[in-house]
Amino acid sequence: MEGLLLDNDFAEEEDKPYVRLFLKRDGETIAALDPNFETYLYVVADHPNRVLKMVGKVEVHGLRPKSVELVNRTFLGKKVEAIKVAFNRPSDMPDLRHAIRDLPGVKEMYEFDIPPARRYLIDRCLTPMSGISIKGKTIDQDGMKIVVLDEPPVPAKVPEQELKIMSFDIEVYNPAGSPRPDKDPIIMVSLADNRGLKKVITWKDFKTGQDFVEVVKDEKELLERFVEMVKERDADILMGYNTDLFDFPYIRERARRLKVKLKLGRDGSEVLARKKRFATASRIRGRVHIDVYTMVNFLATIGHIRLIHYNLEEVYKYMLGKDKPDFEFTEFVDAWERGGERARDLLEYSLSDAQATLEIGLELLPLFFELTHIVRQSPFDVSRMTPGQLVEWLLISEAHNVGELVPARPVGEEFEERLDETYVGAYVMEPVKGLHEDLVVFDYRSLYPSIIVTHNIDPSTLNCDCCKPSQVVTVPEFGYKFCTNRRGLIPSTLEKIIQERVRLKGEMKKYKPGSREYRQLDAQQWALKITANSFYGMLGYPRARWYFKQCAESVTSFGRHYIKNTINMAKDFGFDVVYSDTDSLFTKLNGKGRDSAMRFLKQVNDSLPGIIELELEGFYQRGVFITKKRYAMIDDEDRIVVKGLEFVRRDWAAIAKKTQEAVLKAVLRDGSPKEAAEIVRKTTKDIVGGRVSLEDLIIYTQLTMAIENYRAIGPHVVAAKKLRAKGVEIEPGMIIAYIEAKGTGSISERAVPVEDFKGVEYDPDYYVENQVLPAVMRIMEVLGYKDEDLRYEKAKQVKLAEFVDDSKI
DNA sequence: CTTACACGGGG
DNA sequence: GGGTACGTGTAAG
Repeated sequence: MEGLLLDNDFAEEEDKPYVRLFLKRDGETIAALDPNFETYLYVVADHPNRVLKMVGKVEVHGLRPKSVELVNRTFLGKKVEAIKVAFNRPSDMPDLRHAIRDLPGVKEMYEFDIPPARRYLIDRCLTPMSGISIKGKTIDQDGMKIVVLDEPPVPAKVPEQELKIMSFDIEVYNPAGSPRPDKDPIIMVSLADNRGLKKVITWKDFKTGQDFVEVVKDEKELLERFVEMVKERDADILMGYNTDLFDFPYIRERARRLKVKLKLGRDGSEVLARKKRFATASRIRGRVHIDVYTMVNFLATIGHIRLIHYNLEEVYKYMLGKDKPDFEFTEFVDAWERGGERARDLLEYSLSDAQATLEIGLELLPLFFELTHIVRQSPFDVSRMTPGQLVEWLLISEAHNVGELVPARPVGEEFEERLDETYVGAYVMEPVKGLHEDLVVFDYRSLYPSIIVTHNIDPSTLNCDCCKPSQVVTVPEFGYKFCTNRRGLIPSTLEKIIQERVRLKGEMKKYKPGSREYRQLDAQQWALKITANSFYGMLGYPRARWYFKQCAESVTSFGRHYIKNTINMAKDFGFDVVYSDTDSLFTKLNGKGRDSAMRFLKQVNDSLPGIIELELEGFYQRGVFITKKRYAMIDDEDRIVVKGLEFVRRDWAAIAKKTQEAVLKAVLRDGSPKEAAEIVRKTTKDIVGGRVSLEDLIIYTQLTMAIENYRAIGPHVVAAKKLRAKGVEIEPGMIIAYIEAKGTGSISERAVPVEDFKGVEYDPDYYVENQVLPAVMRIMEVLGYKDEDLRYEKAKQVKLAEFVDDSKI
């Protein structure tokens, strides 16, 4: 039997452990159970034979190793004789491992920290989201085939399988600002899927006549109906936006209180909370829960999406180019209580959330499925990995295939020591501050990967004893040398990734952009690019298994060498370099025409070794450069890219956010700092003149602990105390909305809760000096303005005319 | 200056 | 599977 491998997990039933594989075939789901899998670790010891005998006799609470054997492996390229210790079940490992560690002669232990389901995929060479072939006894159970395997599964080609992809979203009653899962009910669940489903389930009948609305009796029934719908639509993939952090934890708590069993699993199991660092990822057996936000966030951290905010609305607008209806969360309660037109809007909004999540998810899934193929771990795990983890799991798999032992994750002292090790990073040029027009941006195509491959950078090749000094390239500034005879695990794995990408790029030329084949190949090459670009980061990440400081610093050293050379070449060519960061170069064309950029590119590339190559990133009409890492540019399509200015958050008043946004637009779209300055002056004038609506002055800050526990009494704490004094119940998690009032004393003392603000005067000074000006000054000061030029003060405006001649810009 | 606390996504 | 988020900003003290 063959099918697409969707997911795998590890489970134990009546003390019998097994690995389970979920397969899809022609719309049918198959669960394949494999009781035959290995759980093991490696021991490296001074006298392997003597230690082997001792390990074989270890016993803890009646548990003993299943088997011990001597095997030949390598560690960081060097041959080692290792003791492979196998266990009867994964749960036997922790106690026995500690007992083995304490045996005399034991030097190191490896691969004890690889979870069974992942170990299984690696050892069996299976790739999720690909075909596999299985053999075994079949039992039918509730529409799902269960196969008990009597042979190991093997990779196989299967025709493309259509997956049922569903998204959902919840709306929650939130009278306290932040919803409290112990009190506030879920009022709506919206659903959408790739087969046309559009539904909102709610438990108040607003009689809006919207055909997608289904009314149930109460919240309990709403949750039951949600579970029923997921089963009915038979979702293979269940998506949401920020569901790991919000929706699932909330649903779980409500379900617990209402005594609803969240049996979303294909085997009838409940949603599992898998602890993952600070968050909890929810796992559904047999279905893949994908949090679209984690995918978006991943792309944001690697710089493939750059937005000011990564909320659903903005991400949807950026990725799909469409607007979705907005609904302020502060208005939920009112809409729910009063019904009518607002309830109608809320239902519409709820559906649009599920729909937008579905559309974004459908855009991103192909990429993450390709990452799954590369890394060879489940899409559930891969969609939640950091770039460093992607590389790590790929290397673990590659290491296994070549008999290389996997370094353990660093813990305790080893990790702490790494934190103290620092090394010089990339070269970042101090920008030529101010507004620049007619820009061309160049960047090195995968600079760090190219360096790693070209110079064979790997812990096993560092300062080898087999090469003559004259044969090897020396790392600039350090004098390290890397072997030229044998390939290291890291460069050889990376080289395969890069070569495959080159092949796919060639393949893509055979197809029309936009065609199915083209898009598939594009996702593949993109996933390879992301993976390749993550190798360097991993080398320098203290938590990584393959962390090697000398390798990481060699990469950056070579990087600085290449980019500085390029800057000098650009200057010689006649371009003004306004900024450079790591592998990129921002230059002014100086009226030379865009074709000159191509000539420069060729000149540089002719001078570069190996696979290191400079590329043209794009042309920009205008850009404002503020400091290192802080700039904004606008391209030919009027798209604004902003870097490093993202400090507009909810604990800033709306007036500050709005003014900053308007200033950037004026500067970039219209090229007019004068107009921007006018916007700021008008705003400060409005603030001083009391013409700003209170709405725009509210600052929202969350109470993160009980009010008594605060040692630092910030404004929101004072405002919360004032609320409590008049009988409002105050608890952690509440968002306190306050306004700064005019008067004497610290900012904290003058914080007044919004609901008490009637008849009070706000503090114009605070809003000008601590809100609006800080938000816009970073931009304005590089354009030649001083803060006194931007405050509303008639005398200063006259002075401004002398100080800045904006007419020239 | 150091220390404390909050931001993000979600509602 | 996991003892542990993270990088960065403001205000209080």
